[in-house]
Amino acid sequence: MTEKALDILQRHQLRNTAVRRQVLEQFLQAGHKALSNSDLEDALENPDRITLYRTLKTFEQKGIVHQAIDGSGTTKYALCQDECSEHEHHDDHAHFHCHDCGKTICLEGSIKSAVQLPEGFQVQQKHFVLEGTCADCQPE
Amino acid sequence: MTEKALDILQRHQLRNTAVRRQVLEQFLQAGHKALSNSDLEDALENPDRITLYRTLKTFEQKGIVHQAIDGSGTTKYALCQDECSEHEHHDDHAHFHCHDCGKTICLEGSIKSAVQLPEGFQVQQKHFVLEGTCADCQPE
DNA sequence: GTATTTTTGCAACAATGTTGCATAAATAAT
DNA sequence: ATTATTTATGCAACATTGTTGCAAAAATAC
Repeated sequence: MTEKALDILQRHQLRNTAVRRQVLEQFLQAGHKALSNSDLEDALENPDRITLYRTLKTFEQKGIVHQAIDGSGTTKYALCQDECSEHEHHDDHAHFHCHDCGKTICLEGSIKSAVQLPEGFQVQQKHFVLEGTCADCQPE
Repeated sequence: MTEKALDILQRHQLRNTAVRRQVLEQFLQAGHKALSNSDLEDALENPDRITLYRTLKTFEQKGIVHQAIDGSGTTKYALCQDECSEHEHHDDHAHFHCHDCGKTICLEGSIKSAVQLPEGFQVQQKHFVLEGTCADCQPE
């Protein structure tokens, strides 16, 4: 499994360090689930939160992860599935945020909107955030 | 102009206090622009940030303002145009966030999406965030 | 195996979010 | 109007997150 992490690091010309491998493992395990800095702090053994913070920034910059905007206030990241290149994230991300357990996951599918943009405004990225309760938090 | 603010307070059964009036004035002036706690701290004279924080929470709860999710990390609020009732915000908000000046504004128009929601997930609110540069920050 | 580059871990600090509590202010009751 | 009651304010205090600088440690290059 670490092969996959190693491969990602190599492909993005990042040094193979313990922290980076561990963080990547977490993301690979998480699948569509987005992870915050503190999620990683909880998951790893002796994490230094500043290192994690910088690791995430590096990964984002390299196009390994993308920010999962969910309105929760804390920054979360999720694995980019279709390889995003450096500084060129595939935009138009949709995320679901469960305001019960706080979980955020990436959704498939594209966004189309009939929103009126004032003149002179230039759009670079679109985020679609769905809020509600996830399957696990459903009251039967 | 304060009449409008007073009217809003009365309609929502909120006590008419100096802070609330001032905050409402700011929102009425701001129009479609969303305001953060620190925006209000800058705009008012002797603001207590905790009071502002609580004022905003109260206003949100009463349906006077709604959170303008923009991925900026800080919570911003904007006036609800069509009266939202308590705990029943009119969902489906679209916001534009300028990552140059940081400004966030409410957009008109509705959102439709072709996003695939996993089974068992229940959506309560939708947010659509457009990121880019606003008219003021456009390079000529 | 050594030199060079990059990453890590720590200190330190800023901004924001949040709660408890005594005082002050606003409304209700007399 | 005055007092009683309810609610809001302002302060202290603290948690969390975001962020930068720097020396030591680790990873790659030579």
